[in-house]
Amino acid sequence: MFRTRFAPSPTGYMHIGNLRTALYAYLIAKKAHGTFILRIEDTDQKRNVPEAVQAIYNGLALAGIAYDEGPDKDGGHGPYVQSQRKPIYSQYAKQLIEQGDAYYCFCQKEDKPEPGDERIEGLKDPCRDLSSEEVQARFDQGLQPVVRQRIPLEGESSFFDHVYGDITIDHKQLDDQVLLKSDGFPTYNFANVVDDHLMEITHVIRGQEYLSSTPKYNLLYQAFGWETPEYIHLPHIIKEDGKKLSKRAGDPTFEDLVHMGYMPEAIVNYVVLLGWNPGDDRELFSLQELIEVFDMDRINKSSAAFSMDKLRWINGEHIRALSPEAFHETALPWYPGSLHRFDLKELSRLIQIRTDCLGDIPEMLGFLAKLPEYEASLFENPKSKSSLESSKIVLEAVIPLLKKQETFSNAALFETLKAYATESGFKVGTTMWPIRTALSGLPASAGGATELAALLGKEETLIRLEKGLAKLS
RNA sequence: GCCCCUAUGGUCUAGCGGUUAGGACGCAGCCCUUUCAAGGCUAAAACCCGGGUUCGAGUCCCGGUAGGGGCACCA
Repeated sequence: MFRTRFAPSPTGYMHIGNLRTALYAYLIAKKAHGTFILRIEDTDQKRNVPEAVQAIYNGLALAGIAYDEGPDKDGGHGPYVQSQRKPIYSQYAKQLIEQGDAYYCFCQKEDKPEPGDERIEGLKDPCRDLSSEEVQARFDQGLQPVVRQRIPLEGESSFFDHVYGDITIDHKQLDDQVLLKSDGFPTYNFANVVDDHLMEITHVIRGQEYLSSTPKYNLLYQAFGWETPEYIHLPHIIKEDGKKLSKRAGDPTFEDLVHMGYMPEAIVNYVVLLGWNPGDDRELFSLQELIEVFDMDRINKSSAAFSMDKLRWINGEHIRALSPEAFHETALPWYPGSLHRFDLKELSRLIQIRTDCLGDIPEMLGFLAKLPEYEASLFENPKSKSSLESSKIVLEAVIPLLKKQETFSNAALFETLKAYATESGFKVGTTMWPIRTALSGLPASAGGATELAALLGKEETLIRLEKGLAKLS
């Protein structure tokens, strides 16, 4: 039985890297019909953001990732919030001390050498070999110790990682890390081992930054006589310029992207592809499909750059795949109020195929509510063989025609205008271009001449056509 | 400083000793077309460098280089 967990610290938002980690952990569990668990790692009392747990719930819900066990969903392995598990950690720390696998350390932070400090070579923690009397004496002085893991001085540790393969690290590289802080809270380094074991996690999925400390965790598992889990360390997601993604630098979080108009399903689809591929050419997946096709042994080792361009394309593909009804519902919240007089359903029909990002909708449709200022030169377009002259002739001829037009439907309008084109000798494109241009005031619009005319209605169509003609006179 | 990891077009990637190095995004062009899209077609664009091993190396080994990560009472 697979049991995986997503164990974020509550920082207040879900960044892209976190989303992918959650996703992979979820997919690995679900692929195996296993259990996916949410655990909150809030052991750093200095860093806790009060409302942040809610942000995690929201983020996961938005992504469609449902957990089987979590703080608000007991599965018999709780509590699922580390700050509520404090007694558990001290109990296990005590066991380690009794076994000699950990020790009390009374040093102050300043006593420790910095990385790069030459003294660090072969330097042992002075508290490592304190006798029980010496320890007691320090306790009697009222000193608050930390508990440190006693790493063997000799030897090396190896483990297998599903992404990176076999990793070996010399014990000399491992420091006697703090297990319990002086405030009694565990460090991540300790809590993750105890909790993963107690919660019966079978597969640990986390960022690559933990790769080199994994041997320390394995030593802990061994000291307790516990079975080590399988490891899946994930490469980082970076930016196209090679820098790392950071909220501070203005890089969007998952929630930001949703607010920008990217659909959660599309973001999920894109993010899962950052460091994984199905082994064939498929790129478009629903969450459900991902569960079926995901394979942890196909995760890449190298970091991947987040591309807005590709996200945009995938988002467009997801939008186009929607039924017209579903798209309409999705698009509705993005319509500006100024469009209320229009047939919104028809608008949705027109823009669906052209929409890559929902956030583009207001801009795409703005011209309907208010004709933009434009230059007469817009009527010149070599592709449709339109010139200032031809446009003027067409508009002059077409205005009276449309005045007489009774049914302002797309089909009827097209029939009328096409008939004019045939009769006048102008190409259909040459006829339509000036009309479309005058109706939109834009070089490109969501909809052709007759579609726009039908949408705008007879009155507004004629007003705009006259305005266009005025620019040409 | 020490240790770990990574390296295929601009980007995401396939490859797992013998391929004209495949696909996708983006970019350019063409077709289609009532503008723009969408769709279709075409093009340009890559194995970090140097040594080995081998009949043969993007693929295996070693060494560089470059990038990332770790060495916290942060996770």
